[in-house]
Amino acid sequence: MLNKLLVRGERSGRIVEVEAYRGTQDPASHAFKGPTRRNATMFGPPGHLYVYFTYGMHWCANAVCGAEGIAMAVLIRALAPVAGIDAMRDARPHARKETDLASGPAKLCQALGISGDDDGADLVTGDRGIMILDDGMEPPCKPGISGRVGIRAGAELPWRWWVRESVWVSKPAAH
DNA sequence: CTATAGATGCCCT
DNA sequence: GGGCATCTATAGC
Repeated sequence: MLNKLLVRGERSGRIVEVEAYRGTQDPASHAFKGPTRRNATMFGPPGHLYVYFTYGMHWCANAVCGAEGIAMAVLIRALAPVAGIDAMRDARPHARKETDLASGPAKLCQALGISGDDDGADLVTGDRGIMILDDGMEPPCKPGISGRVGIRAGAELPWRWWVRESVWVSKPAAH
């Protein structure tokens, strides 16, 4: 998914940072203990958007990528803004710098206007105006690799990847 | 630049 | 009732 485009209406950004969450096999996944109301989308078919609410105020977005019944998902953690940047600024009035627009999983949801209403959207057909597009840019040969951010169980697993040379990631200095 | 605190509400046990 | 797959402002240097 690195270097693919996340598109929401006129707004779009290039995915430069992701994390893997491996369902019932992963203690950090919302699906670790099996299906619940909140994680239902992750147990559905692949290619759909799983949006969850956290910390009392933030939305975060994942692409479901496991077969139906297998709750694998990829958290989208940062975007390099591509189009609709004025709309992103309007959606994030507190962002002072361009690099604050979408350099975090909740920031990018704010920037693109993604919320719980968008949970379950089909990212392949774009039925609800949100899709992931391949414009031909290759993923990086040697992405940055580290443990996942903001978790406790499973923190040592190297399941965060980012575009090394990108200034748009959530933690540019991390190695 | 780093470190820290506080906001805030929903899910699940 | 505990615990968040986070962000922002502020303080200090």
